[in-house]
Amino acid sequence: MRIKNGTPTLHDVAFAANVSTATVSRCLNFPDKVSAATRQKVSAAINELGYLPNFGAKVMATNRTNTIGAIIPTMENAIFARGLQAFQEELLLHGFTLLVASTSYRPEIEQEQIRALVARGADALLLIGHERDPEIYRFLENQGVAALTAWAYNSQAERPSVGFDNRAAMREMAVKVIEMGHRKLALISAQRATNDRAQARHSGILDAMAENGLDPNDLYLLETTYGIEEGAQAFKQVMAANTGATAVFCGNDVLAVGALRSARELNLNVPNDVSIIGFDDIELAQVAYPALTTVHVPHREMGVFAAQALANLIKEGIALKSIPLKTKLVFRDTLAAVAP
Amino acid sequence: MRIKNGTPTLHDVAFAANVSTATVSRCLNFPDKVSAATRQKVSAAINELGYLPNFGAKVMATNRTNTIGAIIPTMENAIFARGLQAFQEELLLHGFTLLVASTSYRPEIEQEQIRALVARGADALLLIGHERDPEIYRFLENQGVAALTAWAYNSQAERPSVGFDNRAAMREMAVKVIEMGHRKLALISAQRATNDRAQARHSGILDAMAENGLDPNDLYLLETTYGIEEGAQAFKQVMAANTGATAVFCGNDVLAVGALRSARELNLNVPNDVSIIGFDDIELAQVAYPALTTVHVPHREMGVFAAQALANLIKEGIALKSIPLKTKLVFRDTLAAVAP
DNA sequence: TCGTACAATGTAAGCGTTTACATTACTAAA
DNA sequence: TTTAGTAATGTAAACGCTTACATTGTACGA
Repeated sequence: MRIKNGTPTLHDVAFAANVSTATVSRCLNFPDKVSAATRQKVSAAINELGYLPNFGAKVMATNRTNTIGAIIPTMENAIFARGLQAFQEELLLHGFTLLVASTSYRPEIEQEQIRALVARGADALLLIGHERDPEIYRFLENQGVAALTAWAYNSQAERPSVGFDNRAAMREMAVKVIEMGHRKLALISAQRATNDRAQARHSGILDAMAENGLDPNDLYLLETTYGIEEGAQAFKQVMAANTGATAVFCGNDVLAVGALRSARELNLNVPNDVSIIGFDDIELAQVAYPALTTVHVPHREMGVFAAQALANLIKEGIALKSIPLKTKLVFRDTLAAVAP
Repeated sequence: MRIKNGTPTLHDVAFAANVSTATVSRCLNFPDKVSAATRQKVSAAINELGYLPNFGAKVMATNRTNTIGAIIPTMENAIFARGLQAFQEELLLHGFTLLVASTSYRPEIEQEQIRALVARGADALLLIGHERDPEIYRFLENQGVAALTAWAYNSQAERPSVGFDNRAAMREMAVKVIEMGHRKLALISAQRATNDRAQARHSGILDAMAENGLDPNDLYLLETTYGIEEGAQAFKQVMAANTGATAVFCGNDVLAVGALRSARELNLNVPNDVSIIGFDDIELAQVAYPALTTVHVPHREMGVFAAQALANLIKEGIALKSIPLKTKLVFRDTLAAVAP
């Protein structure tokens, strides 16, 4: 037809189909605004030329990238990987692509990543947990980028979130544990300073203790970073501290699995000598031996709901609102009543 | 200074700093091409206005998004999550952002996703495994989008890849197993039709058998989809088939962990009654009880190398080349010599 | 002092879409 | 027929950056 050098543009298609660029654009974006005959001519031209709309030009003209960013601590943690997977699948259904960044649980890096994803044109953001510098929220507002918080729900929080009440969930589990006769409790927690979920889970245990006549100050608390090895170390410390704890809560299943390993190494029988309780209910929990008693969290649901909320916001302008999700205690083999 | 309606543009910054737009642009992109004095004026203006470059305009002008896409089967599988995490971290170091899509192991969806990410402006792509419709490679070439294959290395493959030789790795493990006296082998494999890694691992066992005087036809082969439950089911079928297998290979650790569970349910002692062998060495493998003998794969390294290769390609124009990585057998507690 | 070379800055032309608005082509009622 | 109303299409102006090229400023050797 015509000698071309680079990739074909809308113009080339218009020329080939003998219509205007506006018509081609309409064919692509509002097919029903165009007669069947031209639609057919145009798509023939598109196929022939192998035309693909130029992304940058489209973004510039519409001020939309159809991309949503997610910033999570790490994909290596199954609870985020799973939720993110569901998030991505649902996003796809709504025509959005997913941009991913991770923070390794470091707030400064999160800030940086928020700015990076906004600079990369994310139409909206998914963030984990509520706690962050108010300044960054102001930034997001200025840039007109909406953010939805997940993995945490908190009725007092002023920002929309889809997630569950970490505090209530842990409280519920702790109540059960106390009912089973445990009086000396320990908690191996993730770092609370930069992690509101960890804080909330801690508070949940404290709540349960206070409500059941135990002194919250008696909780033996140990903080550690994320990892099986870290959980194992922490458990040894707990035992070495000789607090007489009969139930050791862990901030998440990964720590719990580490604890379980240490218990085996110390020749402690779980659950007869000590009970170990996890949180999250990832695969590890059922594979561990003995299988872990833990709190099941609807990770996939969270991802799906978050994606829907964000898609609705961007496409239909429906304002975000908080969606509280339910957790469920799952009793497996690492929790037993304390011997009388 | 001046009444503004929308977000500030380069123009506004230029006006505020009393320089031309070109100078502002240079300040941002080539700071050393600009005098210290103006650099200072300009950045003051930028801060004052809260200017952030418009993504679309930048993309249009440079024809670059500084975004790299990765298309993996699923993030729920730890081997991809881990590699992807490393990939993302390394990408960040080079100034790129990660776009993620998943396929659920479905080739049609992969095609779709490749097109979607290219349409979304990915500068390059990371793909899993070699096997795919040649047409899609032609498409990528036409669009000028490079693709690097990971999680598989194959000296015969004509396309660049960073990964390990699945076949050789599995062969090595199988040789050990046979040396330990096992004569009747079984394999619980992932679907081979759409998964060249699964094919290669299967072939590896066959190689080992042939080399050691076993008839490859005697391998009892069972295919199943991905999942703990699926592995458990498959193991029961293998046992029900009464083939007398003393060693059951599994295409990956997740299947192996399922098999382990079934063995326990069937009251079979692992490894005394049957040996079970995994592949990947994800966390599950060390947490399982007994701890799983498996093939360690350098997932993180793969991610890092892949990111470097792609970044070098895009920024420096250094052509991609294949990087073979090493695997390592890790012997834990599910493999034993066959009783004489 | 002048001239030259190079550093610093400015001018303005793209980049490839979308879309408001204008125009033309139909359809159907009068 | 005519005409009003609507459907289909066309025209052309943004959108906000980068960058080739042109211009101006500056330092330094002769």
